[in-house]
Amino acid sequence: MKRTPAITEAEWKVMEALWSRSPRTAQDLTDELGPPNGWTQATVKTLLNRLLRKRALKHRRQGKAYLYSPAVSRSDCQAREARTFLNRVFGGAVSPMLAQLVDSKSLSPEEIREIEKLIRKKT
Amino acid sequence: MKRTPAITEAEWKVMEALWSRSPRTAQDLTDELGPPNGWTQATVKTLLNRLLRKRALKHRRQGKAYLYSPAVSRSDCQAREARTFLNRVFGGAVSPMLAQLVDSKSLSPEEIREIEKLIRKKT
DNA sequence: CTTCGTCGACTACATCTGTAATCGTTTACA
DNA sequence: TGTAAACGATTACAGATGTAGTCGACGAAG
Repeated sequence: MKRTPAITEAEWKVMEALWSRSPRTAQDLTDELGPPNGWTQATVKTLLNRLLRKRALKHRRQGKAYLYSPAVSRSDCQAREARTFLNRVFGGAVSPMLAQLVDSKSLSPEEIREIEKLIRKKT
Repeated sequence: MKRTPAITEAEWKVMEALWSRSPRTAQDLTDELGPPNGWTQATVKTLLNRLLRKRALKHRRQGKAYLYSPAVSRSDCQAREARTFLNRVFGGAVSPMLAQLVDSKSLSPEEIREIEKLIRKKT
């Protein structure tokens, strides 16, 4: 469970792409992320550099380009974001959030079953 | 389930104070929120005005000051934030988040029992 | 009436975030 | 061997966010 930096929404998309497959070049990432997000390669490169600066990524040179890979794990980042979010919005606890989701019917029956399974396994 | 505006971290603290007790004056809120957050009254007033502009609050005049109250419910805002967060970080589903929290041992036994109870009630 | 404190309105400003252009260098091809 | 394409580095810039100062009006106190 490593210390992870805060990752913004746009940056998160870049991280997801790299968690799914890495190492990759900026070009490669632009091909994948540009169209769905409406980003130019300039935008992708800015995001890559910001993520490098906050040490969420590392890179190594390959010829004239760089190959980027994550320097922090997805689950560490998820854990960090989850804690931050729960603190902000639900006073730090999970069950109020679940209660909220249950009440607002934002949970599909399959999700409820999933959760049930998870919890059963845990107890 | 109303449409709610996005509420930032600092703003969220103001909303919490007003969800807990309202209507209240800016002075009153400054007394409560200033010390723990290191905010001056100017800061609190800026946040109040931003929340008014995005229609998360309403106010009515009382003498020379205003009385502020929430214009959106806490649970609606929580639901909105939860959806946004889950989409960003967990691909929109709750169970991966729970799984993550379970794995990273961020859940106390009491929390697990809470969740169990919730789910049992739902099924 | 004058003065002083209080309140909201308006303004300020640094940092972060999203999005991108430009510039200088390298490289591969003509 | 010159030149266009491809890279990274640097710079730009608007809007959001956190934090706060200032100003003018107004009401209370003398």
